[in-house]
Amino acid sequence: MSTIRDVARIAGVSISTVSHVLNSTRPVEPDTRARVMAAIAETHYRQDALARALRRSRTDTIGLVVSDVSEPAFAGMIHGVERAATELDLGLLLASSGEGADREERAVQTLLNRRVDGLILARAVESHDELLEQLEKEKSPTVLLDRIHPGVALDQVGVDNRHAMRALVAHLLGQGHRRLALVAGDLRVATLKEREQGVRDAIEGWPAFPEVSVATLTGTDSAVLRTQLEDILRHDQVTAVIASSTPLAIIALDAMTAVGRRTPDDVAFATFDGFDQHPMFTPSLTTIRQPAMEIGETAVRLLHERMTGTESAPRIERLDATLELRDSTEKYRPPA
Amino acid sequence: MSTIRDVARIAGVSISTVSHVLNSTRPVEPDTRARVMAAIAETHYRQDALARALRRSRTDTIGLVVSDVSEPAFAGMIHGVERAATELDLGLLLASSGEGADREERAVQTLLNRRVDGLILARAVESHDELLEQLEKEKSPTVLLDRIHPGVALDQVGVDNRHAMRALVAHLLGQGHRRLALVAGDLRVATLKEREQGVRDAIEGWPAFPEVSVATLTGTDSAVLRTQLEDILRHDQVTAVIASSTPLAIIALDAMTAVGRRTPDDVAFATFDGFDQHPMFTPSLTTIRQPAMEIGETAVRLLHERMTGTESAPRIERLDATLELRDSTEKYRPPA
DNA sequence: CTGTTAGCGCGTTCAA
DNA sequence: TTGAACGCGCTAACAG
Repeated sequence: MSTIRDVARIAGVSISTVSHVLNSTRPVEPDTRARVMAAIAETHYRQDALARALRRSRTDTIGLVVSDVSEPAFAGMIHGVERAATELDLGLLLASSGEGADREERAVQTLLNRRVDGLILARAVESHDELLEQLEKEKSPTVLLDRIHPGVALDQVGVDNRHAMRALVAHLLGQGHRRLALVAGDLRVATLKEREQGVRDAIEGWPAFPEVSVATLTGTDSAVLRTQLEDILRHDQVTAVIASSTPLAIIALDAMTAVGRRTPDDVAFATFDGFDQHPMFTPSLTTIRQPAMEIGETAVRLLHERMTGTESAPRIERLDATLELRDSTEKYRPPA
Repeated sequence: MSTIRDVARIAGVSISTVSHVLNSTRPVEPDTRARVMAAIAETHYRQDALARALRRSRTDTIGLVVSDVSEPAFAGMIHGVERAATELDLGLLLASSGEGADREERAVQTLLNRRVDGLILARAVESHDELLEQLEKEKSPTVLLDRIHPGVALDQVGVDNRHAMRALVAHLLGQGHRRLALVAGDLRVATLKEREQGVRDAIEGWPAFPEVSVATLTGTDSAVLRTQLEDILRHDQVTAVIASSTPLAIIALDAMTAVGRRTPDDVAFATFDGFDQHPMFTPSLTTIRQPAMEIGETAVRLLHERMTGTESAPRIERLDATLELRDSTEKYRPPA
């Protein structure tokens, strides 16, 4: 690779002049500018982003750490982040934590070593608080993604899980459902906790509260969750099943299949953050859809403002998740 | 941030000594080593990957360019790449082309400017050949992902599309299907072309060739594809529909719904590279599944060998895609 | 309008 | 076993 010196030599100018035409950082005579451009073309010169970053102490690169790259929700957010970053001429370093606190920490350290200008982080379950404290202390621009932690003094982006889930359950109650099952998953995950809270909100806000019941299935082990749901479906008079995430929806549908309860013929079913490809399902599934790409884009916007702008109080941005009613809840009414 | 000089000063040694304990690149007295370690801890020193990379002219970072980050197949491959890269202590710079030749080129140039040690590239449709030629000429280690182009002198990884599709169609023919519809999509995409070829292989390899027919729907516009399939379903006696990819499967199922032909009751259906979440579908869908993560991991392995190893001829690695038979083809037999 | 020069933070000769 | 000094390629003063 040719360097800036080669270009300077061939163009018969100093390296600083070359630098300045490259960055349009000071006026330069059209004539010499042309000679420089010619030399650049001739040598196939390309700026070395490394040296440039070292000198400017800015890498024009941001880091993104998620727990699972291929989970559809995260894939969408990654897409949004990539899009927005490219738009701003920022590179994107991607890492994943696999929900492990130590891997998460290593990932973050690696990105910081590479001197990213900012960091977007979807925290892992049981992520160490020390990590966030370090980030705050170092004043390294950081945005927390998806999983929101109110106490933290960092910018955060997510959806209004609680509100959306509340709307879904209110709708089901309005349809006459009184006994629900909620596959809630690991409540240490902030989003799942909020969704469970939304279910409780709806029930407590319902006038006929005493007669309503919800069996909430929590935990990490999918086999256990599935077995629990099967038992409930067999022995309780559950008329509607709700899953708090895509993976949990799969568990729930497996359990329903296992005990021979089909939706919507035997039971209503809804899921938070299901699959984009709803036309593929028979029946179509009622879903709370989150704007995954937009979440990612918003994260970059907040991060960029934090990177360039002046100091300001941390902000929490909640995007709307939308309730999409389809056959799996609309084609079944609970017995009166 | 503290630098290596701070550490050296505090430990009372020279910076070269600090460097050597950091990289274990030459023996150092246990005593001084301890002092250095202490100083490192005290200052919270972290190596600056930028300066290090500039000096060593190695970034320990690879670049990945895909056409669409959130498409499930690519999401899986990205996951695999991330995993394998982390395993090798390599950073991962992610970019996407959105199937555009110019965006792809910009993405690659950006990554090269950042001096990635290697590049993994899933080419966009109509990707310029000049780009590959440049990569070959610069001897920048490169692996082509997913979309394989036989003429190119670069390492490549993908699945055996043709063979898998051939197996699927052979199976359908064996079941008595004689009139098929193939939603083949954009045949400029190498993978889609190979899948279409696989269908032809099966038909030509079938003894009763003359009586078999397949309506192949090609093109980019999903509305057009859908309309075409609807027409065929209405007027031809098609007994089986095959989609060449996940997005195409959605189009196909939409069309089937629109004309009121359901699978498996009225018609058989199969798709290449469908959805991981097959338990969710009623009926379950026959699918050719590709090992997306493994493809990504293999790409990193090839790339790493190319980065470290000696010169060698470019290799093309084909992983097996597996045919998973389910209700959508097994619960329907064509009329004799 | 242009050139000279001093680092950015590190790894690595070479000499002691 | 250790240290001094150079340079990776570039930007940003400062000088002219």
